[in-house]
Order: sequence, then structure tokens, then C-alpha cells
Amino acid sequence: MIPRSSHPDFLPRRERAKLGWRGLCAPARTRENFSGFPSGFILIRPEERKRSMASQGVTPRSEDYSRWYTEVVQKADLADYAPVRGCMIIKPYGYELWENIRAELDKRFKATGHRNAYFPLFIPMSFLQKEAEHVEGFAPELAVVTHGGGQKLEEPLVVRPTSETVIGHAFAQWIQSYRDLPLLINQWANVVRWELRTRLFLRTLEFLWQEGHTAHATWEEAQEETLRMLDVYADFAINEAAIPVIRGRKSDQEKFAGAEASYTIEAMMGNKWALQSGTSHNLGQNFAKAFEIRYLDPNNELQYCYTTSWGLSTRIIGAIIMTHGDDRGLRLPPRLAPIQVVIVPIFKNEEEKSAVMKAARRIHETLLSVGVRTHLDDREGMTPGFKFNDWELRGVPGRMEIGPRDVEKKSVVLARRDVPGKEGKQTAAQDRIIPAVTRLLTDIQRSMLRQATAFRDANIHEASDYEELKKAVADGWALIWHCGTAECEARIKEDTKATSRCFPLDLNKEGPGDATCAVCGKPAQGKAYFARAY
RNA sequence: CGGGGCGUGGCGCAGUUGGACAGCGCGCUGCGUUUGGGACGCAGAGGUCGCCGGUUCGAGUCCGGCCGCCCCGACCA
Repeated sequence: MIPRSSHPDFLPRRERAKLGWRGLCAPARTRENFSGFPSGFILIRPEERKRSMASQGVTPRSEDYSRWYTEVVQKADLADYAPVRGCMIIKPYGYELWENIRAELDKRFKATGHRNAYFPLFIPMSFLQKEAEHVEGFAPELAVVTHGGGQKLEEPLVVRPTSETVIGHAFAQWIQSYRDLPLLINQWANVVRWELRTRLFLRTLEFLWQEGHTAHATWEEAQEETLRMLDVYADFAINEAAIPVIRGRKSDQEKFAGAEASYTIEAMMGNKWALQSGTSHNLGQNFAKAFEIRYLDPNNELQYCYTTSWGLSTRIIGAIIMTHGDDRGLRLPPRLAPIQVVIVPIFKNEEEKSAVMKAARRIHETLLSVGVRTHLDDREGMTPGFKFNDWELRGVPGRMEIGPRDVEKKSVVLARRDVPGKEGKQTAAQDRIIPAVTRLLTDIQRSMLRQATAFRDANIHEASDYEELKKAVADGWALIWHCGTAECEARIKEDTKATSRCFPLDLNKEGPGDATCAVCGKPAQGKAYFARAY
């Protein structure tokens, strides 16, 4: 049996009502006219017509970045606002994207020896307080449960903002000997952080993520793990999400509360702001000491473990949207896209319809059978042109058009999301559809990474003094020699709103030598990026 | 959390200085004609005007409080 669609429940008609499409007529207020045209004939100036066209999709990215982002998230059906401030409903299309992200990461975690487990949502308040820096860092954004079953709790429970503490508690019990090490655990979970200012996917009160927690016998092993997982994130971001991230170390000011050192994959968004897209921490013995995570070494001596933690969240969806999106909406990298190819059938009458649909179904089935995530858009009462725009807004990387002419010539038209208009269209033979589609998708994936990399590189500027730094961060990222002190970073932030993003690992393989900070002149810790960040 | 703007059918909006039946476009439902880049006609359905309270003979309209959204400033994946 031929499946009707790879997404049987995709886009129920009711949902479509929420998209807010408009026809070609002018908004109500422009209806007044004294042109002498018969009533009902509306005079629309070209610029108004253009605006009207745009309003059917999303506000162009170039016009209002922030509004564009919010509209894309909602109109592409990724997520919606929830009844509680700062919370979001992740809709099926958005969740399918997350599932694909999760699958790719999980595969990599397993391949590096980690096992999944699940730890509780509620954490005793006292646990958080065991690590001084940790509690200080998280205290302002904790959600605390004080009542349960109608009774006031003896000890308040914290809704986990992260799980170092409960997992530390468990690790202390699980680990006895050096033979139990390394202990490599991951959990997929939701966490809660009471943020003041929220944005869909980028910063919500509750979000989904993955947090890895490991324990090791030595600092070196912990450090190796920290960097290994940073590399896993970078590999995922670059090769799956087509986001050219930069691996780097966070300055002391920006590091995780309770970590000895934090590492980040840092990405540049379409408005040239930076987004921390994943982090990996070497926790040293801080949590081991707080939770008594100890082991007997081969000499029968009790030692504290060294632990790490690393996390990547649904924020990465925000990164994908903002790295790749354009004026027309979302653009998804083929490797993560819930729908990789959408088939749009075209016909004029019943006769053509049956021939076209027959071919479309056959191709649909062929592509599904080789694992291409394909959707056949057999919705009625919508013109092909409407569907083209609809799927472009949703970011589907490849589109196949099949009409009577194609049926006759045993061909199809393939259009690619990364190249707009006619230029992105090509014809492919129906009997060569599998190689044609796979090649197209690989090519789109590669091209998206190339475009994003070129954009990033064009907007990073080296700066050798404060004036150059100010100029650089006004329109991109600055790369400077940096002392890493709190005073210096505070001053830069005060003046420019830019914050220290990281000391990139690739550019800091050699020490700073006698280089000095571009801002204060003190000895440099290394080369660092500064940028406005989310 | 501070400053500015905004909440009226699913979406975008109009609604003068309080006054009759709360309107328009899109979308939605049905039928017919359409369909290679956002189609059209006809007939329908759909609204406690964000919520709570107050002023008034009468509140979408005035006052107070709360909630939410957008933009801008201090913290964060």
C-alpha cells in the first residue's frame, strides 16, 4: 500500500487557518480611492503591492530581524506561545526537527561510550547549596516547589535548572573503585530556568536538552572528555546543521557556575550576533568534593574523581533558524529537515490529475523506500504557486513539481530552497530520480554550510586597539588579544554591548607570548572573539 | 525587573468627542469554475471587544489593577 504521505497528520486543515495568508488585495485602510475606477476596483501602488505580497509570508529578514524570527517560528509551525509567560509549545514540525537533532547526537554519544539514564526533575534545595559557586550562579533563576499534596514541604524542592547535583549524589553511590571509571552518562530531559526576557527556542523558562555527566580518575582524562564532547558538538553543528561553529574556551566571567573551565561552540547568526550553541565543562573536583564522589585507586587510596558535564539544547533550533533563514522564511539543512523533499502535483482536469497523481505517488513511494523524507502535497483547492511559497516558508530544502508535461516526458522539475526562483530549478528524468534527489540534497547541504561560512568569515574583523574593536563589533565580531579580566570585559560591554564570546581553540594553539590586551594593555591571555550575543 | 508601544472572530486591522444591529479584508465550511510561482464566483459559519473591578441610565470607547505580546536597557543554554 502506498502511504498517503510520510506525515499522515501533517498540517490538518484547521491549523492552516492560523497562517494568516492574505490574498492580493490591499489592506482595508487603502481602500479609499478617488481614481474613478468602479467600486471594488482597487488601486494599489507598486510599493503597497510589494508589502502586501510580503505580508502573506513573513516580514522580510532584512526589514526587521527580530520580528522575522518570531514570525518564522510560528508561521513555519515550529512552535507557539504557551499560556504561561516564557513557555512554548513545540509543534509536531518543530518537534520532528528536534527528534532528528536528538537522533544524530545520541548516535554520537553512544559511539563515544556513553549510556542514557534519567534523573529526577526535583532536586532538594540543599543539594544546590553544596557547591558555592553553583548555587550563586543559579539562585536567581530557580523555580522552587514549596507545597506538595496540599502540605508545605519540609525542604523546598528545586525544579532542575541542570543536574550536576542530583547526578553527583548518584555518582557518589555508584563509584567505589577505579574500575568503575570512567563513568559516562547522558540524559535527555527538560530543565527550568526562570529567565526574565524570553524568546522562542532561544531562551524559554523550560527547554529540552541533553546533559552529559562523566566521572574520571584524573584531570587529564576529564579534560580529554570535555574536549572530545566539544568536538562531537562541533561535528554535529557543522556536518548536520550546516552551522560553521567556532570551538573556544569561555572567559572566567562567562563560564558555567561551578566549572573549572567551560568550552563553547559559538555560532554567528544572520544579524551577526553570536549564539552559544552548546557547552562542555571540565568541573575539576568541585562537584566531586561537594558530593563525595570518590574512588579507591590501585594503591588502595581514596581519591576524588574529576567530573565533566556538557549540554546542547533546543536552542540549537534557534541557531538553525537564524543561521540559514532568509527573507522568505526558514531554510532547513537537508540532513535534519523533517521533510527533505515535497512533491507538488500540478493538473488542470480530472484526466490530468489521475495521470499526474499516479506518477507522483510512484515517485513518492520510491523516495520513501530509500529513506528520503518525502511528503506528497495532495491538498486540494490550493494552487501550485501557493504551495511553493508555503513550503519555502517552512524551509523544506527540495521541491519536486510534477505536471502533465512531466508525465508526458517522464521527467520532473526539481527546485532547491537555497537558490531562489527559476535559477534553482532543474529537470530530472523519472527513472533517475533517486540519484538526482540524493545529489540535490547533498549539494544543498554543502551549499548551506558554504554560504554560512562565507558570511561568518566576512563578518569577523581583527582589531588591534579599542577603536578598531568598537568598529568591528558594531558590524560583526571582533578578534582581539584579550587579558580575560572582568574589568576589561565589563568596560567593553558597557561601551559596545558586545561580550566576550570565547578564546578560539584553533587560534590559541600557541601561547600569547608577550602580546598585550588590545583594550587595557595588560598581558594577554589569548586571542578572543567579542560580539553582541543572544 | 525599569522605559516605550500594542491587545477587537483563526490572522491583519477599522471603530470620531461614551449611544442604536460590532464592521472590513484574509482565512475557514459548502457548491461550481480553476491549477507550471501566492486563482475566482455564489452561499454560509464564526466575536463574553485580553482578564478583573470601578464610573455611568448606558463602556470596545473613561478610570484602576492584573495578564500577555513587540521594541529598548541589567542576567543566561
